[in-house]
Amino acid sequence: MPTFADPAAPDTDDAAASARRPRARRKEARPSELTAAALDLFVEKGFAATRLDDVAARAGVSKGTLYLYFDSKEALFKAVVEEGIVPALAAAEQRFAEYEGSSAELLRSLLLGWWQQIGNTRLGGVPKLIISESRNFPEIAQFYHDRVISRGRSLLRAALQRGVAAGEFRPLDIESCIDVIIAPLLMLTVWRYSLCSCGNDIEPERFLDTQFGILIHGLLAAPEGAR
Amino acid sequence: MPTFADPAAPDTDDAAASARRPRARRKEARPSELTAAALDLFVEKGFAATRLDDVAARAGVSKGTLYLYFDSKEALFKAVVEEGIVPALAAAEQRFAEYEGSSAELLRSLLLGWWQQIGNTRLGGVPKLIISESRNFPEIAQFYHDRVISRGRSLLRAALQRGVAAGEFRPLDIESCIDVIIAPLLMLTVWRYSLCSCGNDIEPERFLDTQFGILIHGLLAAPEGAR
Amino acid sequence: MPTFADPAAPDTDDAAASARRPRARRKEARPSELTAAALDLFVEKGFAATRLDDVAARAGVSKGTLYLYFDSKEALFKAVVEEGIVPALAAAEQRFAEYEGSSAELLRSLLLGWWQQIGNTRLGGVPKLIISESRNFPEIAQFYHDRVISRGRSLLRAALQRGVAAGEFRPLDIESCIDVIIAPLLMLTVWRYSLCSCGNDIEPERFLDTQFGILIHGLLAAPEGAR
Amino acid sequence: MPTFADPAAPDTDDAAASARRPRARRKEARPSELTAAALDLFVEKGFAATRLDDVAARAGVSKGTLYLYFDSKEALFKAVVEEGIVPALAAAEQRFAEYEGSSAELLRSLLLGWWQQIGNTRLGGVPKLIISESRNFPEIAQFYHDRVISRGRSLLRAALQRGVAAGEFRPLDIESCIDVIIAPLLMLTVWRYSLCSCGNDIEPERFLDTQFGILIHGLLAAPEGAR
DNA sequence: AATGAATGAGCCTTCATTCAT
DNA sequence: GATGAATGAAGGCTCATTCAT
Repeated sequence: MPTFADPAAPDTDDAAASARRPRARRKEARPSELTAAALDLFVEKGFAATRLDDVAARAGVSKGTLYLYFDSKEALFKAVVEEGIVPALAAAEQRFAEYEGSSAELLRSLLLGWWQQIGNTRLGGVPKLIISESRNFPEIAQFYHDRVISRGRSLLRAALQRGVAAGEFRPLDIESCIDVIIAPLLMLTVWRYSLCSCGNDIEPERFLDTQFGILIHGLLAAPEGAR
Repeated sequence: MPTFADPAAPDTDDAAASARRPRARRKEARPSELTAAALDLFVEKGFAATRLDDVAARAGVSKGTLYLYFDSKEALFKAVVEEGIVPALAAAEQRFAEYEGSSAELLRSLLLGWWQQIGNTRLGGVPKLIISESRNFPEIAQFYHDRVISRGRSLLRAALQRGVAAGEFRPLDIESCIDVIIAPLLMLTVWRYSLCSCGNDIEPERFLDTQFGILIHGLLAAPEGAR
Repeated sequence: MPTFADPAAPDTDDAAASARRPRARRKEARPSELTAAALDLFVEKGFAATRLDDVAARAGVSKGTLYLYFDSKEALFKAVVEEGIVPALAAAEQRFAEYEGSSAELLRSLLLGWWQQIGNTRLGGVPKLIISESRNFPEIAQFYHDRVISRGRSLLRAALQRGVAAGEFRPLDIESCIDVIIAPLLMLTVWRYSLCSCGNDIEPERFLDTQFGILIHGLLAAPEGAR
Repeated sequence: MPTFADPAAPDTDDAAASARRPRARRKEARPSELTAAALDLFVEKGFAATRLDDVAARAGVSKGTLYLYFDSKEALFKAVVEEGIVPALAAAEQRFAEYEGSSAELLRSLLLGWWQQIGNTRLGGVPKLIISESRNFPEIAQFYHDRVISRGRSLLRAALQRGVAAGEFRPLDIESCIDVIIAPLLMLTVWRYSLCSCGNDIEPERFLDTQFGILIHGLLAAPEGAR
């Protein structure tokens, strides 16, 4: 629950603790201060164009300090991904487990929830980052695939199967449906972190609504089924 | 048909000519030889991680030769985008103008055509490239937006309006629909050029079929309209 | 007297300090070690033909270290000029302010002093350097003009006005006189740092003596005043 | 007589000839067209900063053509010096040989003549060029010393000896006097081709007049003759 | 633990020089 | 003779990484 909330929010409790024991707190908080700074810069500039000097400067430490916590730039990258995404995904899984209601509403909830909890957050830049850099860092790509994508797909798979089993959705090629559902979310983040500045801004909520409308129209076990 | 064909096809006629006048032919063919080599490497490694030595080596020339044709690495990048994508898009526009048939079929044709002519080609890496690098090259992002994205969206807009006007599609929020249609295509290329190697390969044709099925289900002017 | 002394003299105190805290001392001494090395090489080879590798090697550091202290080769060049010449000029101004005696002796003192304190030092190469490179570095030329030439001319102007006011010198076109006085000094350095190796060595002291004699008395065979 | 005149003047006769036999004339004129272009650029930008592409372009030929006439950039530099200066000096010697009148007037004539025939011409940039580059091209410096400087000094030596022998000048350290006379001329060209653009423009004629006045009369307030 | 000066490999870019046409 | 495409060595500059303090 706690870590999943808005990742951009200041760590209020720790901050209070640090006022009392500034040194001690620092020690523990350092790694995540560093990955937070690195996340911002990686997302903003990409991996290659991000200088460790800048990461250190943003975190308020010296460049050498980075190497006390991370063996290399790549290790820092990996930590950014690991720390940023996994907790958020875990929280999403929990929300799913507790959900009760129609599968259509479940899907909508998952989509909008993802947008509010991840996509519309600093973390939203991570998928774009992974996409951009996966070729050069296969290990990280593999990690992301295993730990994030697979679990995310499982979530959607379960939701779709739930709907089909209940007769709410028509029989579906579930794996492909997953792709179709993921695609717009992916597009939203990609858009946000690459081309959105060239005019033609997307309105995320409206986009997701339309997407959901079309999706449900297509998934539902319609009385007659066209075509 | 001619200019649109597979960009990867060897330049057969010129090759014959070059046997006779190697130096002269080179002169004309060089730029596209260089952009072809650059496309491969940019797509494979990203802009920053691509060394001009490697581009030159792949094109079979020395590094200095690159600078006879392109002022800088960035200029080369821009040329890759311009040369690779714009002609393909123009050809797609022509195909649309000549199309006769149902709007549903038109949409399917455009989607599959895009996959066969661009997405499933070496050019498929370009969108991913743009996405990855647009932050660092706003000028190129702008260029791509103006020359490719805007025109591509216009194409889809026309197709959707055609369907709505004919009563074939239900009334739609057309702009959002465009996004929804583009998203899976984008996802396909992004997937292909980033994470596909981590297992969980996508089968493009099957994916597009499902996508189209859901899409049409959702777009059609259903006799009663569910939900 | 102190700051003005021979710029080539080793930094004796700091050297002792460095034995104790080698790293710490370096930090402060580096910039002038680097400009000293750069001065030698710029004077010897000219700006363009001087490689930063060589500057670094002569200063006993790596090439990258140069960039910790100077943003570019040009910035290094500018620092060489600023650090080398300006302090020497300031000291000369002080000497003038404290001078008492005939204006003829004042002039001789300024001329010989310049030779001993600048011209006959490693700094003597700087004017030649400026001359050689001013076309390609207008900014540096401007800087040198404002900070060195203008102030030097003011010094001479004051000395000449002093002599004319006292009736010691005849009425003069003072600005042109300044040029005439400066010219031989300029020539000495230019000669020293360009053609002197081709035989026909100049003997600076003798040259300056003759120069001064002619300056004060003219060439003519005397009392009656020709023309 | 002809070659000595204004070197900047168009070669009128040859131009006429070339109208008739363009090809034949070209062949002979090429080398000097190339050195003329090179002179301009060397003087303007210095040796290192002058690109052979630009020299070729200014001469209206291709870069490869340069190598038909000159073995290397340095050879071109040498040819520029050789062709530009030697004829001008020879002409000056002739003027001296024919001179009749007072030695003071002779000196004035030589000084002003030099200014009008060389200093104030495109050739005026050559001394500055030699000064700037002599360190890197000792061979050229030697050449210039032997062919230009030595002969120029001989000219002045003869003029001064003439004046002393006639009792017109007081007994002089003639070699140093030569330096003193040359210095302002050198300064004029150096000034023109380096720092003049920073304000503080020199007026050459006025400068030379003052220089000559001081040279002949000295600075002192006259009749009684100090020292 | 933290610092930041120092390193050096690596890359983009330039340009004198060559050579097939 | 003339061309200009091609070359490749060289240099300025960057930045991840190290290590003495």
